[in-house]
Amino acid sequence: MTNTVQNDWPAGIKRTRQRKSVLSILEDSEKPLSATDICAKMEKGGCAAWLSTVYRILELFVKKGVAIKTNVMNNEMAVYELNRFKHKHYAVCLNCHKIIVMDNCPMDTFIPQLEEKGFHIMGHNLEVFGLCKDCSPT
Amino acid sequence: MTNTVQNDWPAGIKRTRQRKSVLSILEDSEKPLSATDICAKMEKGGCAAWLSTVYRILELFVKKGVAIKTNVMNNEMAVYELNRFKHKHYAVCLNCHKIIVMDNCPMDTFIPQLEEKGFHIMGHNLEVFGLCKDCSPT
DNA sequence: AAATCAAATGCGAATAATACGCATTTGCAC
DNA sequence: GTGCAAATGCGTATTATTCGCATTTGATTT
Repeated sequence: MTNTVQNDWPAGIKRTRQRKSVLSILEDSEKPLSATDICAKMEKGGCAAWLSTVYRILELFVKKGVAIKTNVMNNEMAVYELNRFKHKHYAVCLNCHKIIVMDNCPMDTFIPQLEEKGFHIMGHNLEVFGLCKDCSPT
Repeated sequence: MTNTVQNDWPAGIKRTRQRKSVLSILEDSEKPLSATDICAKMEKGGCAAWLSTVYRILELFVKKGVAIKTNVMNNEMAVYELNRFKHKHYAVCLNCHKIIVMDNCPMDTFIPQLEEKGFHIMGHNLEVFGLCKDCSPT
């Protein structure tokens, strides 16, 4: 497990062993992870923590803007990712639940239209669902 | 409670009292409802059903394409709405909750890119939030 | 470096949405 | 009307997430 150096620790968050571990896991993953995923990775990495602790850390990270919480489609489990301040969107396979990262944002061409109407966009969520290459019947 | 006439009953779905009730409730509501909401409306409308039954009916409706299931803004409860087969997207003002209808869909220009990757898109959700003309500070 | 103390964690138990199992009932084809 | 597969009533199970509280830990002060 790569242990990313955390140069800029988010302000107002006490540095604990568990929090450092969660942050480095989020830093090392380019895909959003569930609380259980993170908990398992922590155990594997030799820094085991209780699941409720992981939930509390993630909740804090979200509140501080360090992480982003999303509910991928009809999935009952929330996933978390590092807030990298450049937003990404995901396409989720309905069959195998594989997540495909989209390279760019369809809103880019769309924002000007709304801004013209005087609407100041502060954020958006986009979820695309369908069948990935491996799950397509054709 | 208005009882909308259901001329075109979805194919392959047995017409039961409970299902007719759920469908008419979805037809009469212009905003998405949770399973609990629907259950309460059924009871009020004199057609009480068990909550688990409502869940089963909604699950079926979603599978048959009659209804759409969504998780609004990381909320823990799923909501259901009738699939009206004309998709619209809305921009919601964070302050006054005014809803601005978007004229067209930003995904239109985006779909080909994912299809190229072998991902077969079956649908998408988009939520835009920000401040409308009247609520902008400038 | 030791003392201090608020804050974080370990741990289990509680909650809440949703799924499941099975006996009974119901809608539909004949 | 009869037969039967499918749907529902009803309770219980499951699963993600939160809560409560005693113990521990990280920062701060002396």
